[in-house]
Amino acid sequence: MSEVMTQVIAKDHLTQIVSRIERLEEDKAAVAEDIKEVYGEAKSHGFDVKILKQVIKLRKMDQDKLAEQEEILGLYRSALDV
Amino acid sequence: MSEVMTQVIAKDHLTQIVSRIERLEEDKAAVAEDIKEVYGEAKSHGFDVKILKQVIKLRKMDQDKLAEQEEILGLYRSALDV
Amino acid sequence: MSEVMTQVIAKDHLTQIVSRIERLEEDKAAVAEDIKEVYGEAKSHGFDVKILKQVIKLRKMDQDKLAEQEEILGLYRSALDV
Amino acid sequence: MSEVMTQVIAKDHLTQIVSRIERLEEDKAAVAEDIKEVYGEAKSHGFDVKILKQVIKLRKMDQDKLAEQEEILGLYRSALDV
DNA sequence: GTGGGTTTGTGGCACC
DNA sequence: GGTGCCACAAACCCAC
Repeated sequence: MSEVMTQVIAKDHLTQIVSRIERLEEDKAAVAEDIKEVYGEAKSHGFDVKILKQVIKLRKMDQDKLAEQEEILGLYRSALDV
Repeated sequence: MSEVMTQVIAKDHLTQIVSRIERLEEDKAAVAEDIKEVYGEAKSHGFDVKILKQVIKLRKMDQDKLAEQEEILGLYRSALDV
Repeated sequence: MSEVMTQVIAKDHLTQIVSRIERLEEDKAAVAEDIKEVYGEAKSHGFDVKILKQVIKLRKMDQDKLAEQEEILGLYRSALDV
Repeated sequence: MSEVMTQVIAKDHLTQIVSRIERLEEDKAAVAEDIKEVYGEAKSHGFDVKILKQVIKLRKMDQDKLAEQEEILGLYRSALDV
């Protein structure tokens, strides 16, 4: 395949990759927006947003600890071929 | 409505809010994961991830700058009552 | 060197570090104050602070973008071993 | 004074203001850089940067409480003409 | 384990 | 006063 041909393909591929990522980042931004809205709604119902965030962070941390335990278990299991 | 009733509703409401947010954060994490995968795929096709990220960042800066300019134009307009 | 001696030195060192940082943060706050004053002065001369800030932001974005482009150019160069 | 003349003066003034602010922001960035360096140095001497930051934040908070007290005192004094 | 980049959280500020 | 916004600071995560 010619050098030029390869470059064209690479360019198309690059364009495709960039588009996909940008599309996904839009999605991410949209979700972030949704989250903000929920917080706003909560605030309007008298909840303290800062506290809310802390609570959610704690809940997440606990889950992470759990995930960590499971990961360690997974390591043991794979090491022991169980 | 009784104090207890109010508390129950608040508790339900709080639970609901937290659930909604956690659900949305899962979505966000999933999208972030997708993005990472696209980068990984690109890397496996020989693209330089760091450069890719820079390119996407530059494109985003362009968009942001455009938005800023529109914003500033709007400000001038309102300042001049046009 | 004794444990106590080490602790004393560490304490002195820590004190010194904290002092240096706090001094620098004062400097930073002072500069921030100066900036605020300049905006205030500008406002009193009839300039629209919000627009001013937008302008300065745009100029900074230009600079940042330039820096990004140089960065990306450098990345390409190193990628191509030029 | 002619309209054009006024505009020229305003333009000069604007340029001056923008320059002053940009200069000050550079100063601020430089100080921020210094702070970062001190943290880096501290880290290389075995100090925990995260803890350091917390300590400094606490010390700052206390000073703010103090400042608040003094401010209230100032309000009383001015109210009482002392 | 160190640095860089990204993302999140927090405080300040201006406007309503 | 309270609300949304913006900028700074901190935490996190990955890659080297």
